[in-house]
Amino acid sequence: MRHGHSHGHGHGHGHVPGQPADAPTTTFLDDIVSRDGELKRWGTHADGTAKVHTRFPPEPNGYLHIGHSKSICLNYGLALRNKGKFNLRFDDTNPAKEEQEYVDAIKRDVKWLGADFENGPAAGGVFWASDYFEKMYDYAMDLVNKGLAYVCELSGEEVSKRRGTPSVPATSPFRDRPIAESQRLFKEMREGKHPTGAMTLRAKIDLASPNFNLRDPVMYRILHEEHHNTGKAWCIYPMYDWAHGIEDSLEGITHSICTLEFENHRPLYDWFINSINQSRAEKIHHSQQIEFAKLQITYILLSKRNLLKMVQSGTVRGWDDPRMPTICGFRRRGYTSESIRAFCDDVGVTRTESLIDIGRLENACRDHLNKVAPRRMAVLDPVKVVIENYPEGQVEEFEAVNNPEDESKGSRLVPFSREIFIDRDDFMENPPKKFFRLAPGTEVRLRAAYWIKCVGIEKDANGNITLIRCTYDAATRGGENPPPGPDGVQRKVKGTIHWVSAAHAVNAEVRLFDRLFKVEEPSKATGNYVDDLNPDALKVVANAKIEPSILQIGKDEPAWADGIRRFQFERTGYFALDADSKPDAKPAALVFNRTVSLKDTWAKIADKA
RNA sequence: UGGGGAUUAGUGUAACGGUAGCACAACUGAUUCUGGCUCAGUUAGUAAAGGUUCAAAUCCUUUAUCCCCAGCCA
Repeated sequence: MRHGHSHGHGHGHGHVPGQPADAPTTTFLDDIVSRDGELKRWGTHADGTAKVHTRFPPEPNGYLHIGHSKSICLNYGLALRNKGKFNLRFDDTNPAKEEQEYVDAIKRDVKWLGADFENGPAAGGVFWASDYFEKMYDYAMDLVNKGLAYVCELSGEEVSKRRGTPSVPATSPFRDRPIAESQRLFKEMREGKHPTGAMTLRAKIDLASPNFNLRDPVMYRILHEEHHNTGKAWCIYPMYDWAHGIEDSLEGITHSICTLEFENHRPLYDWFINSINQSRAEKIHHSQQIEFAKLQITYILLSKRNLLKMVQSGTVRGWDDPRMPTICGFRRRGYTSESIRAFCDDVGVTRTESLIDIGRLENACRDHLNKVAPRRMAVLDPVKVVIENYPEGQVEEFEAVNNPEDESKGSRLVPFSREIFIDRDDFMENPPKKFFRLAPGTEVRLRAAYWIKCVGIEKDANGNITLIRCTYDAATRGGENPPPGPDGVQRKVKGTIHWVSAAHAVNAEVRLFDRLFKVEEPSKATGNYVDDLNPDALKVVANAKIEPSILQIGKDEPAWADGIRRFQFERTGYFALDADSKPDAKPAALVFNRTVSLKDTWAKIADKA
């Protein structure tokens, strides 16, 4: 259905009418794939469908972020939809920046996202650019032999000076040196006979090109550094432009998908492969580079350099700080991979640069968690309520629904007693008109328990409410409506609030996250993200009160694939149990991260007033 | 200044010469033992100007605005 011939040209993005909600989404990339299929450009499977082989090629020099997830999802999705393959490839051509730690984290994150490169229908495997160094060297020497590359002894600084301007060509005094000399020097470069930076191998293209990428770009530089994969085997390393097309070629990649800033590199990508193929009997595979607009999201900074800085400067607690836009940050915060995938699907893939509202990511998360997260009651900012007409020492257990979205999840028992906690937000001494919660003289429903009415409050010397006195109506047991009065009038209650029995409450630390930046486009105004940091991005609640069922793993809890327990704390938001928790300690030490709050229309009303 | 791209409601995204649609946001209302979810509805768009055509978001011309490019980073 991906080509959607049943609805016009049908290459539209979005769900195909008449298909299940999780039906594949198509993009302009699918158009290209289907056109290639018609032209049999890359060959076909037995059933006539076009061959598709994609890859995700991160450099292991940092952690993956939400922007990468767009690339991962689109590459994996394209392969999956077209019965193709998807490779994970480490583009490890710069030993100065790359580390094993990043390799491990990237593998973990790509897998978590669901782009399984090792198992499953689209698994293509794990590859390394560094495994191709020998082949790349051979091809480079081939270009030297053909007079298409030369060794240049200009220093980096000199190259920069001689780069020229749009109207002034670049220059290099080494451009026309004899082929034999370049052959010898390139060999010497490899053999380590020259120090770092002494010379480079350059492609001989066009020093006057208005596209600076074609002004004899560097193919190899000397770097006397140990590589995390090849160790000391090499002291020359290929540049991205030279390496990437060869990597794609060797892996049989059909569609080499990258971001828009590489558009100016495409002529170079093609020039390199064509030059290798020049007068070659057996041509090497030439994959097609296609660019798309990278993901940008409001209030989020997505640049590896800056993320690294935030980690190193201690602005956040690490790469997986729940406030970080890294994949591991979102995971720790409680986001599900399903919701990130849904988000990527939602924003689509185009060549138009856009800025996505962070709310759409939050919505995707709420959407998924609403369906699957077990409900619990938790009071984040507790204030004590005494129910004066409820017998001292008595405990009742009420059945509370585990997930109104999923009846099969059943219900659990929640203990109730004379003293309970409610959230401070759910009481107002002088409420405005539309306040439906507890206030002096008004009545609310305690979820799954009783209706209570406020009959008095106590305050400390500073005027803070320390205690709320209430009475309950025994006829509302289980939260049910009481029978109609003698006049036949059904008494009603506008609000239902959550609560936790004081004697049974489990203490927990709750971490409330806000956006890391105060402005939609961090660092845009001053060029320095530090100016835009939100100092209140983390609020820690030390003594939240949670219903006791939280200590056991409930029958209603899903078998979370990543092992992270997630809940909806009713009327508050979605929360995930953090790895800092010590559930087996006595008493248990629980730490919850607020993944995302529930939508709060009351807050909106209150803000307006 | 040279080259390469982009431009459809507030934000994204469809429509590939033939009815400008969808999602999210916003706003109404209904429903509700979560001010959640759900449901119903409303608002709102082809950057501008010319041209070709029976017909233009789509083709042509000009203009405007935005993004990318002068690393031995990727």
